[in-house]
Amino acid sequence: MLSEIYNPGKTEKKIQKFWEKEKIYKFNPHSKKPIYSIDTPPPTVSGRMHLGHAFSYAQEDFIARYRRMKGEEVFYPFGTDDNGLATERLIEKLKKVKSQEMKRKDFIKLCLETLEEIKPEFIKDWKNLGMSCDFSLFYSTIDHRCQKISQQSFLELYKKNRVYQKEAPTIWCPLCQTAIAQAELKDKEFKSYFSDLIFKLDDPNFQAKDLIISTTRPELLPSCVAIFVHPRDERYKNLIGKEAIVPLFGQKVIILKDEKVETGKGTGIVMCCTFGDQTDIEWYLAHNLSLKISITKDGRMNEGAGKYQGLSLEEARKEILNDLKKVDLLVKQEKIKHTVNVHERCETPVEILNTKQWFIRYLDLKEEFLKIGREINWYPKHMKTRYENWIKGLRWDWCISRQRHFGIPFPIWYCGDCGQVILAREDQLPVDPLNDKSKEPCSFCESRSSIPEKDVLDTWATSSLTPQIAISLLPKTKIKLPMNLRPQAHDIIVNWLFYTVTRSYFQEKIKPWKEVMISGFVLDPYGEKMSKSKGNIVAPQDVMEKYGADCIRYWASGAGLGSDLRYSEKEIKEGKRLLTKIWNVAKFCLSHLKGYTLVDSEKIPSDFRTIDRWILSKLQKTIQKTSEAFEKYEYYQAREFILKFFWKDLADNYLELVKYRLYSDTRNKNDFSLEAAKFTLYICLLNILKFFSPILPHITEEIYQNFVSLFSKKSMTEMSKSIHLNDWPKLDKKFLDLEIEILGDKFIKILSAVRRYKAERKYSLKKEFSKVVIESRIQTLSTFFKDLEAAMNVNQVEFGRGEIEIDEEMKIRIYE
RNA sequence: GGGCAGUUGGCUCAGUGGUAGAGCAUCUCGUUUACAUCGAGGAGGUCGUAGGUUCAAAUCCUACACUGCCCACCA
Repeated sequence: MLSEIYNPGKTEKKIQKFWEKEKIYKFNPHSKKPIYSIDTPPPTVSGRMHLGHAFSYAQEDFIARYRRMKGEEVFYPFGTDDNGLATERLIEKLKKVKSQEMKRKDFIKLCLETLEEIKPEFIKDWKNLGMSCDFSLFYSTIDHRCQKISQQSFLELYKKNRVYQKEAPTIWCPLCQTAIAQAELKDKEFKSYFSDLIFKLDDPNFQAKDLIISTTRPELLPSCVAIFVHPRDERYKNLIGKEAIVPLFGQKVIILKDEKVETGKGTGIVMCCTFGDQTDIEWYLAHNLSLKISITKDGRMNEGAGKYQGLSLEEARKEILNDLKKVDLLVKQEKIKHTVNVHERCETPVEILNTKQWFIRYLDLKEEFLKIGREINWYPKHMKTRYENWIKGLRWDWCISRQRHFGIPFPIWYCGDCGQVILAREDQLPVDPLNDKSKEPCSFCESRSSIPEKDVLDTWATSSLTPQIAISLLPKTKIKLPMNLRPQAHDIIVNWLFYTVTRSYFQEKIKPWKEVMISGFVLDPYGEKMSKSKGNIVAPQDVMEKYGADCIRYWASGAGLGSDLRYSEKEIKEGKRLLTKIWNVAKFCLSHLKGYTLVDSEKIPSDFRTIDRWILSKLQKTIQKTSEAFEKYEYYQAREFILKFFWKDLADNYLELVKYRLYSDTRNKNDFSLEAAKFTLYICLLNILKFFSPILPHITEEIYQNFVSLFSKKSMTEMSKSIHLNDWPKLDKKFLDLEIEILGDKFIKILSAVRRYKAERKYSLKKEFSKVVIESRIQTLSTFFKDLEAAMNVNQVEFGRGEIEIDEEMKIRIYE
């Protein structure tokens, strides 16, 4: 029997143990059921699960659980992302080491060992949340399997001529000292000065006229290689082709015309430096300008900057402005705020440097990627637009080399004699060229001497292969691309989602998944982003400790698909209230179902009262609407339908109306249709448990186990050992009856009217009335008279003349 | 500057052509053998603004305003 009060803390742990022991969520590769495969996002192992995780993982779990009950074999592996800066820092902190001072191989080994230690604790949060993944299907993005798959894919792309190495302008983070990709950029606002500088013309005839150029980056003056004006700008037309002298540094630069110049910006004259921004690169390439780099890889001025060499960029900026002032070449300074591209991880403004990097060539495939985007079903639909906008705005090939120490190594060497690239052999993967020797001589000059590539792969180059990695977890490739579902949040559409599409395209020219489900973000109660600096972070562990996982899941089900959700303890408490309600309803039902002999599911009691048929029809409607909502990933809608049925129709109305029958003396059970009442209760409770089970997996399991134990094994053929292995409620047309439903709703109106009458007069609901008269042409309402008498303590209900209007066709009159 | 989303009762949000909804908060009443972690009932909105389409608009169209997000610009 169920305890008096539900205790989530104790029960949830017990239930989770039960699931684990019974392997409820184990994927069965031999199943005959259709497979539903999920490309689960691997969380980064950098700390613990945060609220945003709890939010979006709960949402994908609703779907996984619904699909499982719908009769699909759910392939739902779990991985962790431990390849990258976040993990590197974590391990350094935990083990008090410096990765740079270690051999890469040893550091990776230390990572793998440390991760082995801390992983169970990390994953526990996901288990505590009630995730129904098959945790035995597990990967880590730095493990041998992933290294091998990642390197294999690189070799494949190399052979397909899709990767290339090139010395080119690259986005560079001077703090992390590595190249990064366009997708790793972020905006940040800085205070700065917009300074007007004087460039003298190198022409005796124009001696008097100075050029005034506005810039925010005077420290790039040594890199200035040209000056641009708009071809139709009348003010400067005569300057085109002349040369100007860069202040302080003295180099002569030519004045050119280009359509990209905005005449209204600054003075309409712009200097081109290698490189300040994207436009500089374009001009550099289009006008075949020379290259003058004056910045080092660690963000200082180099020898090209003359006396400023060694200064940081900021120091140099200050110094140069000072010196310009001294020689009267600084005309004006305006304080401004402007946004600058920074590295998303460290928020350092990025620079553009000419470096040698590996790229995946894909700018020529924009159309193909857009096409794949159109082949995928997006939930919600408008998220596709973000994907498309990103692709349309892409300007760089994917730079996949990182000058970092920790990561998956490139599986290549360079020939010591001729410099030719030597590829690793498939059978030696995963390989670390820093430790392993090439098994092949140089294919060009047959030299045996080789120099290892030191760079590592961008972490996205591995995590973009999660579908392939997930599939590889099964011994035989039973699952093929496209997988069914990629669930993820909208912030990583431009990297994780997009990159995964590109890899799947390169490999098989198909979409990686049939559908994607995009979740929103978690905000604090005031709609602000949660962040450590604001101190408004809520730890899901604390919430689970206090209220239980079902409550946090309830909260997570409260956001429409794709929309952000504010955290609010009120909603968590609402979840707690729901749990209590479910518990009490179950207690009530079970106490009356004790000793009930389950009839053959085909044999229905013959003594139904109209109210039974009414609630059973409502149930069918709810099955229909709820299933439709879940099919569209609209778990929030589904929850609303379930709540309405459970709380309003069932608990508030039906249970109140059926009580008198259940409590009746068994001697007159024929009068009270006891069989039908119990049958209805049985059906409703079982379906309520099924309805709530995707969202509230723990409490529904606990009640289900008690429910099942009421019945003898023999009558239980249709029931599984867990609520989560049950079939999702199926529409039973024989219980669907629109007329009965309308009739029942009419009756509920009468019931409410009697309740209102009592409330208005401040009577107790129990107060006895001698008679209620109903004026209506609907004769069949009489089938509810007995229910109304019992529920409202009325001695007699009959048809007659009414006085209180209920609707166009009904009036009632009450005799106290 | 471009794109996307949103603007509905005090608060948080459902509702995509047919008489405005829920939860919370508020007010009144009520311990009835599932539940006071409750139940019953009430009050509260001209659905951002302005036009238009329609017999009918919160819902469709156009423009605008405001908020949020993404992207671009960042000389």
